[in-house]
Amino acid sequence: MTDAVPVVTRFAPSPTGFLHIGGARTALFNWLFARHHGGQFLLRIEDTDRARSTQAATDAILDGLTWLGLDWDGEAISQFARVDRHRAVAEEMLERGTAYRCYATREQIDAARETERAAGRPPLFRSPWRDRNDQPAGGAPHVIRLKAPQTGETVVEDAVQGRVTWANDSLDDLILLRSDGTPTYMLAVVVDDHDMSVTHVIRGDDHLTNAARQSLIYTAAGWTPPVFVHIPLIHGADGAKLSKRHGSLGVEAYRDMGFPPAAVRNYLARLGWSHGDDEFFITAQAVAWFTLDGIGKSPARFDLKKLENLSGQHMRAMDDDAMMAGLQAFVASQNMPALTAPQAARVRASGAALRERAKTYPQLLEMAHFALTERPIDRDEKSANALSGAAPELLRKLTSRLQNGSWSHDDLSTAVSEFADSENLKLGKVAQPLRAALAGRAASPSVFEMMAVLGREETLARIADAAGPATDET
RNA sequence: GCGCCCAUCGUCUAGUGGUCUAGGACGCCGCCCUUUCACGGCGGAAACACGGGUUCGAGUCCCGUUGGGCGUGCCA
Repeated sequence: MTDAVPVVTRFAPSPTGFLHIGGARTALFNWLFARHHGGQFLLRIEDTDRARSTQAATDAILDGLTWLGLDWDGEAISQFARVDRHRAVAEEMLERGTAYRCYATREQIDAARETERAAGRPPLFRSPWRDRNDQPAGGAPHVIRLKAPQTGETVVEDAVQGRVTWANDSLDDLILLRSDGTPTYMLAVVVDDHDMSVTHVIRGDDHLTNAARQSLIYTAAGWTPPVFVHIPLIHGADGAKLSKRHGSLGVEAYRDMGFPPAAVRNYLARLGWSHGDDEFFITAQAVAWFTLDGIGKSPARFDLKKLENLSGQHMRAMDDDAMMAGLQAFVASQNMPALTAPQAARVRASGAALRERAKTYPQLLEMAHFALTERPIDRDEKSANALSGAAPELLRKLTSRLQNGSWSHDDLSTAVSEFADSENLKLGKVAQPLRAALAGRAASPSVFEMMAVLGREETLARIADAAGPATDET
């Protein structure tokens, strides 16, 4: 893709908490759009609220993006570090006559707003200082306000929402610079996006109204606004606002649940964006397909079940290398001991059988229990029950059949089936105790798969552990 | 209150005036496969919020109603 103007997008979280799922999707859309166009995806930390911003939150956000595989171009920019520039722009606007000093006190502002509200009107504050040239004696504290037009209308041509219009008399003169000299969010965002040459602002539609105000600031500064792309918010499963109670956890929560990042990317991309009926896709396809007109206008709800299904599909689509890498990364992220070489070898050897039975890494680990455990293996209740009654005797008989002969999956299958026939038993009657002996779990890969991976010696040893030594009977 | 946005199966969505007796996916139900668990296969129930227009014709365009969301800070 080549464009006359290179595409520049950005993700601009405020570091007041972890990277929640909505923020992750916003970042993903920005990343997808930039990568699709071969442009830049920038990262800016909106840390101007010093009281609420923390380094821990910044780290959590960066970690979340990294885990999701969303790489940004260049260094993350600190908005707070740019206050001098923000202040300078406010001063410039003062000189251009598109901003003014306002000496109104908070009490005056609050009172005026309350009066408007009580009268059933929008609680707008009309500063008496807008058109005055004098000022109180003695350098009284003041803010710098935008001198916004009071007639006409402000139009935002949003790439998703279409043309959105506001009557200017419904917008008041927002504050650009606080009385302590620090910039407000509105000013900082506009200055930074302009200075960073951002071409497309893709963000949640809770910012749609801000886009109107920011357009006014662009104009006041003598700049051209970027393309605004306001994407619908994600709601919880009950339709209400996404909160911690509804599963709006940080992305690390999904990592901890054992979802592969590729699955989370896939799911998140599909939430509010579509490419026909495509449901399952890899990231390269999403990059190739991602366009703004694929973004929907209505809010979506988060559905963990669908994520799980998609995750299972991604799990099955992995090859052995991807599975091992993903599993080791998951284990490390959970501070679990890394797989030993023998464990890893067994897991890898049973890779496909494991993957098709697991939707997440914890499930994969559960299925791989037979490969991870050492003798004497522990058994869950169902397994213990499966070894009661005639089962030990049956296994002892089976043992003699396994002492010699081929140890391939298919030959093992034939051998055990023949044994079952000779005992006038259905295969399940033999497989059940055998599974208990080998895995200690009621759910596992096929017994032949496990035998092949474990090898003759280990298999026989586990059977002996469960059933006692072999008999001479045949 | 005021402003703005949204509205197709339970959920994610396809659908850009006729090919829609509305398609796919998840979930759900039934059957099949089957050594467990999964996977897989087959089948099923399930939606255009409501009311007016416009048009030969509306899920698709317009208006209203209802419902939901967001905003309305010297927070971001």
